[in-house]
Amino acid sequence: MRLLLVEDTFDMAEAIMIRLDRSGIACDLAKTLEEARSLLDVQRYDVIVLDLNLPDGLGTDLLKELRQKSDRTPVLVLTAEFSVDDRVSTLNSGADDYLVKPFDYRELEARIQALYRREQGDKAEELAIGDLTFNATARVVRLKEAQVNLTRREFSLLELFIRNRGKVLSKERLFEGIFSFQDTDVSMNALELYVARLRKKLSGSSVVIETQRGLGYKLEVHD
Amino acid sequence: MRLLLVEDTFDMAEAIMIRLDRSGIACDLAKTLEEARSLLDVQRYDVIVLDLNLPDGLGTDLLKELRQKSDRTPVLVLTAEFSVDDRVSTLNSGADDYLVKPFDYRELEARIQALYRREQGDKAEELAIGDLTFNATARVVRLKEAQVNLTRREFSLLELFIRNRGKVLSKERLFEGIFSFQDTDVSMNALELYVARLRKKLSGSSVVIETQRGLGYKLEVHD
DNA sequence: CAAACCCTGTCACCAACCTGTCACCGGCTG
DNA sequence: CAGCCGGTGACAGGTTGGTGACAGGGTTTG
Repeated sequence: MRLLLVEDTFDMAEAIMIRLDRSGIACDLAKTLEEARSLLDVQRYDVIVLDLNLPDGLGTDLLKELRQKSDRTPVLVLTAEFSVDDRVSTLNSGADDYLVKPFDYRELEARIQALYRREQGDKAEELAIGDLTFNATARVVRLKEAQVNLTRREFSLLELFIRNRGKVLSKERLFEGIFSFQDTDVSMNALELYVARLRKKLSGSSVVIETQRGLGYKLEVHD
Repeated sequence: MRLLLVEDTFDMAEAIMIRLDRSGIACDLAKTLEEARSLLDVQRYDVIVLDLNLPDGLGTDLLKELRQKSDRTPVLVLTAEFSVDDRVSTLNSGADDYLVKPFDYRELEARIQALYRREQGDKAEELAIGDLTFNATARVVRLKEAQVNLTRREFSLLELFIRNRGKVLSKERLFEGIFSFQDTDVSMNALELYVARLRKKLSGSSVVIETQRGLGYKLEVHD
């Protein structure tokens, strides 16, 4: 795990870093918002631990910038004191969790791990194929950022192709994949039609459904 | 929240269910261990409230079975009398909390809520989603400062959506979340109606419930 | 205790959109 | 070049979801 710690108090930062290092968490330190920004420009982090009070501004400002850029990196906010209002505004800025100083380092680590796990769990569901992003849980397909709206059948079909990318899939196999066995009266032409519709919706993508005459179809990634 | 109550005394069970229902907790009732087992086979619960003395055995037996299967659902044990030995053996069986009859229903509810909160790992009890603030404990929802008045069912529904934001939730899943299984005669249209009502109350928010035809609904945050 | 109010869930009807057939076309293959 | 396989536009149901109106039941208030 790669972590960015934004904290200006040296003792605090050192104590945290030693502890995290011991747990095998690679930890970069930024003492100001400025430093944090330059690090974030060149490096992706799995988790950010952000102190609220920094010499050159508020942690929440950085947080808002990130979310503005739709960077969803999990952020844990550290703060000295915390009124109910602070709490609300911090969470509103897009923080995922917060911890009030002084805190127990074990708790900090536990929460960092929790955020990391959540993040990884979400990501596992995202498949990237060429310039396509496929998320089975959210049932979302994106083509270069833009969302592609697929119907149920189209989605099932694409899912089949993606899970077997590179393999030739027979029409029968595909048919069984998207129609239930009750649909005995549906013609094979329906499948061809769905392939056509999918192709149209995915046109402009590096992902292409190739026809294998007499055999079936195959999903290929071109460049 | 979805709760399983295992209790054979009818009066007691009814009193508890009415109370919990009023707080928006979808509550299933099992009068025997047998019934409880079949319900647990088909349904996940957030909390289980378990009477110790049941016609077909001891509540602790069920509890041990669960823990054996490494099911960590929080369990609150209800019992008529309680020696120190009982207490120890109950907790050893894997109970998370217990309550001695007669008890105050408010206390029961508070403890159930506490177990639920702990389970959800929700130390930050205020959830911020887009321009919405959601407080499960206080049962308050705010849209850009202004309070949104939601009914019991509307609140349960929103809670489900928020705890699974981004994921597609099937109508069945949502239905089970807001109705108890005794409500077999309620039509699926009721759920659609609640979605419509929620949408109306949340109109103008960045949080939107999207329809996934044939699949269910999904909560999305737009900008 | 009645009146007013609100929450619930049903019904009916409408709108949107998904679906699969048909028909016809075009290109491969032998 | 004939035959076949696959591609695709148009269209007609059919399914699914949305929503206004309403009735029943419960709760609050005067």
